[in-house]
Amino acid sequence: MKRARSYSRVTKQALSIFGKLIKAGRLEHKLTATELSERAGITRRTLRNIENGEAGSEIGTVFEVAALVGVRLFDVDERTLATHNAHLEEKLTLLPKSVRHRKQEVDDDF
Amino acid sequence: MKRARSYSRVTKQALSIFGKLIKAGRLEHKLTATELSERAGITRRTLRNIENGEAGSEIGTVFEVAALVGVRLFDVDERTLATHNAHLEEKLTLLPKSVRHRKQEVDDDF
DNA sequence: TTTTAATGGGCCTTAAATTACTCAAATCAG
DNA sequence: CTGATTTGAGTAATTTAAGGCCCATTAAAA
Repeated sequence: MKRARSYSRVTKQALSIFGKLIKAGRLEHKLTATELSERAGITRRTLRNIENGEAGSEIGTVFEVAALVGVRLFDVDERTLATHNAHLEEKLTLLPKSVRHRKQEVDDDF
Repeated sequence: MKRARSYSRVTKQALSIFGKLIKAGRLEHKLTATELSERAGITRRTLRNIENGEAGSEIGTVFEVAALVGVRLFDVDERTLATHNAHLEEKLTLLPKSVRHRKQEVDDDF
């Protein structure tokens, strides 16, 4: 039950970038860490973890903070998000609902 | 210490999209939920939370799962991540290290 | 330069997420 | 269609992140 996660380099890089984007956004908006954390409803401590690119924070919290300082997710504006979502929804309905493996060996392309 | 967070619409949309991208990626790679969760070192339950766009999972875990099924963060490939990171690092050194508010009222553009 | 707000980090408590089962419903392969 | 696999869901126990406090250091403003 030990968790002791390890993260790939891509993940670490992405987290680091995300944190820096948020910090830069905060500074550009001239917000102190305390101010931003209060607006986000978290503590200064948690905000610092996020800005430092630590892996443990809740994704909802991180996205919320990002939105507060103008860091866009998926490089699209708010309106476009809904469109993307709908499109993905449709795509999912076209894909099989579950994955089944054949009895016979199938060449796994991994 | 009650948390009971609330999330903005943008955040919810982004989470929903992210979850769907991951699920679509998993299906396209023909991985079962169990298989992907094992590769990510999490339980099937946690994976479902992520695919359902719930806000509570750790961002590191979500990014890791995303990477496993080929969902790109920031729409860039792995090599470019390092470049982005370095560029941001430089940008941060140019910004003030801390934000100070003047005694006199300053017109807050918020 | 001086002042003092802002940041960084440690530590303990508490609430929430993850885990680890189990079972039912859905759905795909044969 | 049928059967076996996959997924969806609920619960309790465990692990962990967030909260909240403190103090030291840094750095922007006067």
